[in-house]
Amino acid sequence: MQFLNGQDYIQQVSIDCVIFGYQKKQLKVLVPKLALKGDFSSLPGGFILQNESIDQAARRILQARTGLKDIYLEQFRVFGDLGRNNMPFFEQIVGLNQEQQGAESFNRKELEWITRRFISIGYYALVDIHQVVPQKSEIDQSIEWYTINELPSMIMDHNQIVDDALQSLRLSLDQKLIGFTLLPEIFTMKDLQELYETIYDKPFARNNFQKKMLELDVLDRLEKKFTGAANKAPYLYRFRK
Amino acid sequence: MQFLNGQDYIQQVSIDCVIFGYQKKQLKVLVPKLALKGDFSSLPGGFILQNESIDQAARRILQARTGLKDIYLEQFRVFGDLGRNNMPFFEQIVGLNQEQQGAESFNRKELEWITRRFISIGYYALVDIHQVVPQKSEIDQSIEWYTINELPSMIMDHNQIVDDALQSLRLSLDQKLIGFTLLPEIFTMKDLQELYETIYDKPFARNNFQKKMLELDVLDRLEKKFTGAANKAPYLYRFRK
DNA sequence: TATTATTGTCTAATTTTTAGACAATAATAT
DNA sequence: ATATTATTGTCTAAAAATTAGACAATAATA
Repeated sequence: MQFLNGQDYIQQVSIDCVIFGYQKKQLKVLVPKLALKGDFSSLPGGFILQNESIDQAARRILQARTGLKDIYLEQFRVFGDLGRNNMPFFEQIVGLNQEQQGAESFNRKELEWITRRFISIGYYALVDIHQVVPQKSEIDQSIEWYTINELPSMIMDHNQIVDDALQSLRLSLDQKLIGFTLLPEIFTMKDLQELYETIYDKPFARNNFQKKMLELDVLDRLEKKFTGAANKAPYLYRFRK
Repeated sequence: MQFLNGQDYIQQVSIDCVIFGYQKKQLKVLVPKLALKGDFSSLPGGFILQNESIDQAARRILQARTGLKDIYLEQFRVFGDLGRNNMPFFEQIVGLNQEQQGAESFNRKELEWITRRFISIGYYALVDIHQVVPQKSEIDQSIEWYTINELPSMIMDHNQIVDDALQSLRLSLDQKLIGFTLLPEIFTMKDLQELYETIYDKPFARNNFQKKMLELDVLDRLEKKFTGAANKAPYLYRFRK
């Protein structure tokens, strides 16, 4: 972990990203598991270089994990309580990984750096899950999409951060036209409705939902989608950029 | 400025507070002017001690400037662009205050500290302006309430921060019951309506505004207010805590 | 050609918002 | 005392928006 040295990064400030995806009527979050004994999961995150803005830092972190360059991104909250540090986490690691590579791979200075109190800027990202090729970082054992109701227990307050992100997402969804960023470019009205129902965790009336979406005047109606099912074929739509 | 030394504070993170008050149908912001040649104004701000949460830091800063302990407080955004530093500001100061006390009162180390890039957490506060006794800090020449449309030009992006704060305030106002915190404890329906009209900068229909507020079921109706005016006396109301 | 599941859209019912009206009232003027 | 004035409290109708119900259109299969 030699990348943590010195003053390249702003001290004691981190970025944590809640990466939302959507698949099979489920809202998902991309979560890596650390390559250490003991099943530690942690939101994708990182630090801010001295010569990049916080938004740039978030994009860099997101690109590293998703491979995507243009991502819908929203800063939603800063987490700055006392006791936001990795000390308990590293103590556990040291205990569990006595003769492993994990704890030893940190030198003393790095350990001091990473176990100090951190203020974390929370971002959420909305991605088309099909475009993402999840990428482990060098400290990850794996990285996976988890359904939002089946998230693993994560370090520090990361589970709380996801809850906050979802709340912010719901608040913004009907003010800004951001829902589409979770879908493939082309979708049916039913796809869109199911997405909304998933995010808000409640049903919408089909007729009125459709009317409302069309009244927004941001959807282009394309050709029909013939699936081979024994029923009327729905139109495909695309968000007008 | 010996309080800036060492590691007592989190490095490169600041807090900037937009303190909103309301008086005579005008929304006001409390802004200090720095005790330096050249009319420099700057939002009330400060830094975060290692052993306090960011909210505690904001409360400490607010209490120092307003004298008030319990203040409605909302964290609304982080400002983290590149180039957010006090360098240009200090260069001006040094130029203007050659043989003054200003620039000389910083030692080399402090100057280095304060002129680095900063990430700033924006808070806005809502106060009953009549309860506030504005207090200068040791670096202020004066501190004053400014009508929001007549704010002085402030250093860095502080004018932008106020704009963002107002936008956030408007968004929250009809979701949360926070408007009352800008009024004295007891007020008439007209007072309340004028407050809303000031914040949103648009008129509301009197009859419907009153109905809506009463339907919220958070106001206690008290006795009438007899002003001596030749007309029907309005009821006084109090927000039910 | 009938059947089935689903979609697109129309309309009525209901609720909410907006606008208008007017009586009540506390002082002042006559 | 009584009329006048400015403002407040509240009612109701009109308009708009939301919700719910209905049904025809359609693409496959039986």
